[in-house]
Amino acid sequence: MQQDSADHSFTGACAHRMRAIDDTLDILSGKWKLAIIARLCHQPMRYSALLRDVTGISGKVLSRELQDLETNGLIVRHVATSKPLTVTYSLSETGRSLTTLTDSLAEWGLAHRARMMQAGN
Amino acid sequence: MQQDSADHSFTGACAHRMRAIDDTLDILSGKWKLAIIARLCHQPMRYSALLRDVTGISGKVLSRELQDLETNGLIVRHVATSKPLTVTYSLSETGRSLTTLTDSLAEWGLAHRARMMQAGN
DNA sequence: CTGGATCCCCGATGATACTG
DNA sequence: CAGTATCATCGGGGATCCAG
Repeated sequence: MQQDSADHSFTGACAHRMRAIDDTLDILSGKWKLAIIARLCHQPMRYSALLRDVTGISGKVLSRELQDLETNGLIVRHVATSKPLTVTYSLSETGRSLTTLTDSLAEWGLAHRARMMQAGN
Repeated sequence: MQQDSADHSFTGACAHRMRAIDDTLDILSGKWKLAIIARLCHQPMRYSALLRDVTGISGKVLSRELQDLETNGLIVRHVATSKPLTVTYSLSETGRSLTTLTDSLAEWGLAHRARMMQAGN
């Protein structure tokens, strides 16, 4: 990794870090993935429960997002073939490892709101 | 906070937490915001540098994202009225407080890649 | 160099209806 | 209940050109 041309570009470990961040953002792309995961942090939830609690999401999009998350191994889909058909989603081990992230998210959201308050808005 | 109707919905502190997360996700919406912030964590950068380093972003979108971030007070725009006009972006205090988040992102990306490796893919 | 304005297109999203 | 299929719509995002 020579310094090649210009002022500041990311090289070596730093570029690696950026790639890692991009990877993560790619997997968690869209506005819903983390919102869904945050809900599942606390307890497994059914499709309809998610539809209720993830504010603003539509059924189709929820389906897609859940499929994406399952494909990436972040959540597990449990199907109970009872009469009215019950599907429950829960975090996989991998998904659970995102708790750090959702914690950061929640923490920052709170802090940010506090900042906005005292800023006079 | 009574338990109101059904099985599991989020109430009280938990709902608050969810709202905080949603707020954060809203401010950081889009695939680029966090990628940009991650770059600026290390040093202030110029428009052209960001255009080079944020892989895949186009000029127009970069402009928009930077404006959004500035509006939300996450970054600061420095204009040097030299002859060829130089604009530098850096994190504000608020923006710097997102470092925790980008750290989590990077960390998780690395860990996730490691998991994928050992999973056999 | 920065970045706004314009044109254009594809893919994401919502509503509705239908299946298992 | 848990989705899927279809259709119409909308806006994000790329390319290019131009202005400060």
